[in-house]
Amino acid sequence: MLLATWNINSINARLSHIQEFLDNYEPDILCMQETKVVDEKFPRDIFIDRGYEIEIYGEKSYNGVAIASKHAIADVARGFRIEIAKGSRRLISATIGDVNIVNLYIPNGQAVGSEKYHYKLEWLCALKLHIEENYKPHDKLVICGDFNIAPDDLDIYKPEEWNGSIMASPEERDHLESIKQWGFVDLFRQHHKEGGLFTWWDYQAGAFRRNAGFRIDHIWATESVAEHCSAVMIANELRKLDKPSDHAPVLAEFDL
DNA sequence: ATGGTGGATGGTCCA
Repeated sequence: MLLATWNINSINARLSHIQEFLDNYEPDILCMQETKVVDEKFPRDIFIDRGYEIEIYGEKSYNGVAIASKHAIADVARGFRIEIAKGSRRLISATIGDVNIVNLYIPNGQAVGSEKYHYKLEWLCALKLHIEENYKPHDKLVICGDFNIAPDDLDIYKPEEWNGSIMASPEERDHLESIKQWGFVDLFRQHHKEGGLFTWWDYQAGAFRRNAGFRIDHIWATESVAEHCSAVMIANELRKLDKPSDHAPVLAEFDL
């Protein structure tokens, strides 16, 4: 089973890239973030035409998440069970086969100390509660998406410059680590020990060309799923296309 | 160098 996560930065701006990705990789499951469209206007056809089911949770202009799957999607839930303030559409969960999937778009947080940063920390607390209340560490569970956090200095370009700034600040890293401690394995890190491997590069200042990136898109799994993960990769070539998303897809292969 | 890029939008906001 091949699972992918990709912040596409607007589904309508990325239709051709998504089709190219689906045709080249044929993932069983694709979790998308930043779809940026209301559900009634979501372009379902590119998925339906390729044999995917598609479940969506979107809003106008901002945020929005979706799960496409070649296998039946069950138990779809949108948002937190108890929605926190300013309930933007950043979480959709479902069961596919016997695996629970949670697709996340964690808030960016703008700058350390800002109002949006505090919202990011609140959101991470709500996410931890949501996981504790709905799952057990021995469940087959995958959480994936744009976490907007680089867990370690290995995950950022020029750590001496970026350590402590947004996406790499101690407080948000601690919040994410406490979620990991509940019972997750970072599947990419399980298979790749080296730094300099990123999933997001700023559009500005030739960041991709200089590999000035962050590893902020993740696929985490509980042990019972992680032990079946045989490979994880970042599909960098999608970032090289004309008018790309600023994120590259991350893929995990499972012998499930 | 106080910018630079990109998406949605139709003013700015967000990343």
